Amino acid sequence: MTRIPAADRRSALVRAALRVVADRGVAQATTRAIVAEAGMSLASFHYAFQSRDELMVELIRHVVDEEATAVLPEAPIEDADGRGERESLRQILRAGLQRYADHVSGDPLREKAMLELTQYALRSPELHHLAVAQYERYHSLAAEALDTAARQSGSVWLHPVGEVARLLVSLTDGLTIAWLVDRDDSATAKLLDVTADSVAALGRPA
Amino acid sequence: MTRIPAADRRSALVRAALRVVADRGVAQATTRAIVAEAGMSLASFHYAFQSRDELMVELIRHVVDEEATAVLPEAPIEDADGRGERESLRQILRAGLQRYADHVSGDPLREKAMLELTQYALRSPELHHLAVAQYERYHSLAAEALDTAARQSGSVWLHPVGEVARLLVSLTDGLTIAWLVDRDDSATAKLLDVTADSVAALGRPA
DNA sequence: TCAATAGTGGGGCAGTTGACCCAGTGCACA
DNA sequence: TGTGCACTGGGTCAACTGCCCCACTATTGA
Repeated sequence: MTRIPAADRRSALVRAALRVVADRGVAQATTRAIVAEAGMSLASFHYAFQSRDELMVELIRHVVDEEATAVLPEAPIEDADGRGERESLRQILRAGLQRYADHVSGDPLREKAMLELTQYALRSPELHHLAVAQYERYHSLAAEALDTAARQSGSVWLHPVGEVARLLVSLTDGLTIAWLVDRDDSATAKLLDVTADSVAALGRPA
Repeated sequence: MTRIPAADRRSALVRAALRVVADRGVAQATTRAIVAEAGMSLASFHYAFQSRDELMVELIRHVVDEEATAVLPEAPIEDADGRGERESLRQILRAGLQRYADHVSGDPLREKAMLELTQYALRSPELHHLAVAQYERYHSLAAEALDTAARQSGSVWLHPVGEVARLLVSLTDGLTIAWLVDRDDSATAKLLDVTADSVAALGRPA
């Protein structure tokens, strides 16, 4: 009988739930499945959480937080003094897209889980705002990355960066789904090339 | 006791199931809910279908077929003799994107259902190939539309049209999700502008 | 006209689900 | 050291799920 503070159990259960959702899907993420994954008893679950729904809220919050930090830190490091080689906007975009694609293919199940959780949130009035917050964060992250890319390449965007950001997020979402469906790596690689071209066309040298 | 041939019941059940999935989600599409929606008894369900899974297969097949015919017929009619006004590639793309966006906002629940069903298929080994077929069809539909757009505007694509098609499908998928999440019509309108610009940049006058 | 058959309906079954209860147990703090 | 309480485990519950059974009935076609 290992005694664990309720707060610790909460986070352990959230992590276990994420594994279950990734491996088997939201529908199979029953309290029992989660509890088994975490190696706990059912009672511990309901001691830590009032209900399964409460866990789901926490789970979505958790993945949103993680996703935000997962892609961002790998963003290109900006030259402090600007004396380094200047990459073209297209090159920077292409590299960023590659990082994202690697992130996805590095853990496909996680990405599948993210999409499922978004859909799940979209079905529940109480959770909908979490999905909205998730996408607001995506958009601002993308805007930030695009700002950096423009600065690094000495370019300016021909549209408000927020609009380009929405384009970028839509693109990454879409290519994620397409890849999850057909796992066509070579098609995706070419898609990244095309994407970099088309997005880069939205900027011009300053 | 209205007697209905099993084949008719099958399609009635499939249509009822689609309504239930759209309104309440895949998880709530229980045999009882579907049967209630169709106004039948539970026994009729299992007379028409061996199992719920069999219905889901049929349902996915059905929506894939429908989706294909839903967007295509609205595609721009090509000038038979080519003497008409030539629209720019960008204009044609923008108009096509608008049609798609209208299609989505015209029936948001349907689109949500499509996405959920794709995810559902992605979770089942037996259904996965249906999702693959679905996206193959999307891609070829997009390629066809892009070909037409290029011809109509007297342009050529700088990349193989299949690659641009994958970009277009990714884009539409992504913007659908974003809109389903935040329902931001003005952001979407601007996104369509930006998208048309960036995709049009992948073509040049022939 | 009358059997064979396609289709119907209600009741029921076993398995799974989320949630709960409560007697017990180890830990922290006095 | 002891006492209060956070925490545990196992058993239980009602609701819901997909599926099945079987007596019954309308329809068909010989």
